[in-house]
Amino acid sequence: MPELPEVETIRRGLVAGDSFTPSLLEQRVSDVSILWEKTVARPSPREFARLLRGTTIREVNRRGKYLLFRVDDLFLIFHLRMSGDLSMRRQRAENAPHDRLILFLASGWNLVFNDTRKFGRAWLTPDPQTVLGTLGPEPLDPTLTDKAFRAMMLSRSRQLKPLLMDQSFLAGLGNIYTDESLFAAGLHPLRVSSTLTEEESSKLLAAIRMVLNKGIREHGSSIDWVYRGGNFQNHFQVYQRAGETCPRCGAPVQKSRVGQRGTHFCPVCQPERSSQNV
DNA sequence: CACGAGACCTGTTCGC
DNA sequence: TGCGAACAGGTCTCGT
Repeated sequence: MPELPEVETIRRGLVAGDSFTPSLLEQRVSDVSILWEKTVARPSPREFARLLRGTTIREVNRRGKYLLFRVDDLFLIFHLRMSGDLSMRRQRAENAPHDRLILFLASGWNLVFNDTRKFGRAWLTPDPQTVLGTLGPEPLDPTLTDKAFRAMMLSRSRQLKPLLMDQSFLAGLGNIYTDESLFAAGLHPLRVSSTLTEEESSKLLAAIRMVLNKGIREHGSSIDWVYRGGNFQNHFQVYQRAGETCPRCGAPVQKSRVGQRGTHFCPVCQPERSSQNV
């Protein structure tokens, strides 16, 4: 579920709350319940709970696919991985299936981390750089210029699909938004980064931003049994559309395997060898 | 440095 | 119908 637009959607929801749910901001943590110990990456589960108790949540931020809560002098950081979700829930007697970590708030609400596949992780640290230090730039950061992005592409010789999914290269793209970005840019997933022309590189950055912004506007994607209320799945051009017609040229969308990930593209609009078209 | 395979997990869908 | 295989929004580690 969670790539940059989904994480950003969760962040905004926690900050704003709604008519039934309060904002997470300025909520005090009265207790902590850890239901799956491996969810807590650092420090030890016991220490994690002890340090968190009594703190107040001051800020809710995002970096790449990470959610970052400033809790007084510490940072509580989550990575949702494949199936994680964070939401506010009214205090109740029974846990839900797959609840892994619960922060009991003094207001009577809970911040619940629910994660079917148990891949998600939480950290508590005074220095967020110890967790986020290796991340590449934020794709939507306006200080990431065409020129800088071009230099990044030239500095590596890697296939575009795995390169864009590499969080140390660029932070926030996952399988869905990478496939959609490459389609929007008209670039084959196996094109090698260092072979891109200046024009192709600029087009790719613009495509990434367009796709991410659209994803955020649609509140992310909701697919499979994990429904979050997002709507971007209704705007997929190639992702999960193998065999269906390309919305641009009508050719059948292809699916292949690149770096062990399902990869969707239009063989006509995203030719393997670039022929000069517009 | 680049890349592929395996591990970590549970749940759903696909193929015989 | 049943049952195992394949697959799923991610990342880490190891080997070549």
